[in-house]
Amino acid sequence: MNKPKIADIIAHKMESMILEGVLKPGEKLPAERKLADKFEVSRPTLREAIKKLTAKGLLRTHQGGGNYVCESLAPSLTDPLLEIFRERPNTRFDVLEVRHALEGQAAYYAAMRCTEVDKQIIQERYQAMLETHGGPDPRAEAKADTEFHMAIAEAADNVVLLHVMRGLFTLLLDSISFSHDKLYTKPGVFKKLKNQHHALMTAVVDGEPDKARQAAHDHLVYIEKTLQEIDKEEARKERALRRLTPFAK
Amino acid sequence: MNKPKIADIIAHKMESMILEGVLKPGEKLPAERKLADKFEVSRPTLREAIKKLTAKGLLRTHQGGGNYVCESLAPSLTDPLLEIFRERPNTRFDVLEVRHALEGQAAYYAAMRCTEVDKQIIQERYQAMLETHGGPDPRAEAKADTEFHMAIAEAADNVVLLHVMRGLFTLLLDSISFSHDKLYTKPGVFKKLKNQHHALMTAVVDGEPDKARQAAHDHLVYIEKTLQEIDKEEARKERALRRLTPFAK
DNA sequence: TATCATATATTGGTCAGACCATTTTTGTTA
DNA sequence: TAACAAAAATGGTCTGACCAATATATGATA
Repeated sequence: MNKPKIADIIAHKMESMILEGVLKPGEKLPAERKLADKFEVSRPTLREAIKKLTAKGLLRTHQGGGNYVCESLAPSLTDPLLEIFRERPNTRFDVLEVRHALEGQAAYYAAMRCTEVDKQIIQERYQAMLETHGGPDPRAEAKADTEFHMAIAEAADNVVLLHVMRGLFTLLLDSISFSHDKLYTKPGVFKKLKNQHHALMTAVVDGEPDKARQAAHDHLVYIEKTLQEIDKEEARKERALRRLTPFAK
Repeated sequence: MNKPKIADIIAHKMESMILEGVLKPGEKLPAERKLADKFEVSRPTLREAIKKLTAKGLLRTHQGGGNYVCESLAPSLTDPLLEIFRERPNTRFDVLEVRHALEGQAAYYAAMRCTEVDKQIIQERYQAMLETHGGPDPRAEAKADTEFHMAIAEAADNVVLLHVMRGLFTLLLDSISFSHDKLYTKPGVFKKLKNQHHALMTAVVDGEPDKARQAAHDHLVYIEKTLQEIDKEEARKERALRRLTPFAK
């Protein structure tokens, strides 16, 4: 009577994987046959679990192409922000301000709660960030940066924080602007960012919550100032261009 | 690519039968084997359709007993992620933790940025909270509480923060639980909350950012502790009830 | 060597049939 | 008539096969 159905158990496991950030928005799942093997159930049972999750809006299926975690898990939160972002680019600074609150807290709790595996993941993501630097695609660098910060959020062990932060980073990535690009290419900036990321990582790995929170704040202050400088430089360049070609349209 | 899946077509047909009253709340469906024959599909496909409708809250299943239309048809699903949070009561404390970050910040910036109109709105909402207290519906009280905090978030003048906080409060209101109800009815709690809300409002209105942030934190720490106490009391009551009627099922 | 077309492999979708677990119904006995 | 046991019905799961759509690999051509 109260015996849980296997399909529901599997669905719950997969849901937990999404909730805890093991499966990320947009991520492709292994093939059904493989997943069924992995969970040690039959494929029709696995399919029933998947059907449940697609009905709940967590997964989408693609015949011949695979099953995916949906990109947007909290559209009521993120869709309006996307719209606001398009209309008002300065909302970027509002996001940064909120990041101060969220990432300060994430770093603090990560320093208190992270496991050895979390530490390893954080270090790997830091390394990936270094290796991505200078590549042809600033988006890849932004993505590596995001994944580093998300590793810290994962270590904080708070699923609500994790998903709110994931939503904000997705927002930033989707709308990455010209001046934001410059964060990664402006001389001297990378070295500074690298040091700040390293300080943040060290504080988390060494289990120093207050230091970690401060490191996160310092990092964001620097980003905010740098973006403002970049904006000013761009504005100056545009003004200079207008002096050069006053009648161009 | 756009070819509709048979299971989805069947689910849609059955859903229509429910919506149009052909199938009534509480009604038992024909057996799966009969339904599959009737719709001229295989039983696993029919089962996938049923799984979809159970995930959407329209059907419930009873091994050996049959499938039934649900008595109270659930409202249509909102965000998938928010739905998971609702199903997992322990995420309440994750939400509270994130509120520490966000509301501390909101209070801080509200104290720095609020206009005379903002101040007036905050005071009106505080007053509304007092007037709602003790009414028949704890949800109305929760709503007034929410609107007070949202007034502070509005005064912080950061649209991203406002939106994220609105999302979290919406989640709390939608999933208001029994023990959360007790926040407003447990002896002594309201007076404490009232004082804390007043301290928060005063710090904001007087333009004291650090004080405002601290007031927000104190308030949330108190809520968290009180909810934990309420949970423990409820657990004790349940245990006592089980001692009283040990063989009841 | 790069591009395009075709073949093959992979992956989700559906089916048939069998068996298991739980509940309901039916039949038998006291 | 009530209680119990057996049979039937019904949902749950599995195996294996085949179909439809997509992705990838291979071969041909410019």
